[in-house]
Amino acid sequence: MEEWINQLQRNGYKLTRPRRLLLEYLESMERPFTADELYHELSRSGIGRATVFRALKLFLELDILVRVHLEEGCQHYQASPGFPGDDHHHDRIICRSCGDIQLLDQCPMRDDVSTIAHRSGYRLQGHHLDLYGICSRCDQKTHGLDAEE
Amino acid sequence: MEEWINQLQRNGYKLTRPRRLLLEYLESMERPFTADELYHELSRSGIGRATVFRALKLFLELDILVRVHLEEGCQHYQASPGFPGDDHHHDRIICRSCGDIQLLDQCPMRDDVSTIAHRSGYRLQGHHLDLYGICSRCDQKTHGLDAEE
DNA sequence: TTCAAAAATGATACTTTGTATCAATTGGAG
DNA sequence: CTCCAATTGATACAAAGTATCATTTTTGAA
Repeated sequence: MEEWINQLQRNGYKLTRPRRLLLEYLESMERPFTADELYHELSRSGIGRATVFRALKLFLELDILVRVHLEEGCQHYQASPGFPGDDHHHDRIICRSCGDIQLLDQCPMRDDVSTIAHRSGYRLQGHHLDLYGICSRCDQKTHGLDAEE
Repeated sequence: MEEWINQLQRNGYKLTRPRRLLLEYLESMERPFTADELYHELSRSGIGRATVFRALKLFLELDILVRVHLEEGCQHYQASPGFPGDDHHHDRIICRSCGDIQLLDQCPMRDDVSTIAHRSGYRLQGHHLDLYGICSRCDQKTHGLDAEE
């Protein structure tokens, strides 16, 4: 939160009431959310739709937010896993059932990436790894339907 | 192409003129494209906008297409790298300058994935890895601006 | 072949997601 | 405190995608 506010001001953006409220919401939201959710939540405080979208865009640029990419589309956003300027490097594990997102603290790509870069002739800037599956909680729930009771 | 048509019919979908034209276009397009591009290209053959979107959705489900996820959004589609039913496993390396996409033939995640799954308690179903960088062609062009001429 | 049923299509209207415009407001440097 | 650029909210718009429905096509059986 403090970090985010610094990140804003360091880049010459003002800390306004709407932005503060948005950041507070971000901090409290662990799960991915849509722009619309965000708007409906904050419109009660008088924040306009345009402002929400403007802030989303800004926060993405400042690495305060990241998009959550699902096969259905990417209308979901989430507070950025790493701290700002984190080299655009997001490794996550996502539950297809409940939407839970775990961040991978240790990047599984460490050695491989440079090898790949070399072979492909690319100058790599970052990567984005999403693992998809079912979290243990959901897994148990599903099995419960058959086995239990 | 043959494979795609089988994939359609195997799942009980009809091979219609619009779908054939769409598949032909897909086959010829190596780069990612937007729905709008596709529509404008094919509207001359009398294919309607709704049909294009319907087909995109269907082709995604059938793994004939995949979305290309960029930080700006994911309005781009591309013919699926693997053959259908490929376990939802897409590893790519994408040029942020020209949009070129190389497919990684060998998955760099082989061992790591199972380790991660175990630690996280997830039952993994698939993953999606995008590496971002600048391809050698674009890299040379950029350097050319300074050095050359 | 022909034919009928189901699936698919194209036109249209609509929803959702996001952007541009612009007058009114506000944060924060001095 | 004051002022000015940055920001805001309202509104209108654009782009991306979906729902509806009457009409057309595909396909499989007679």
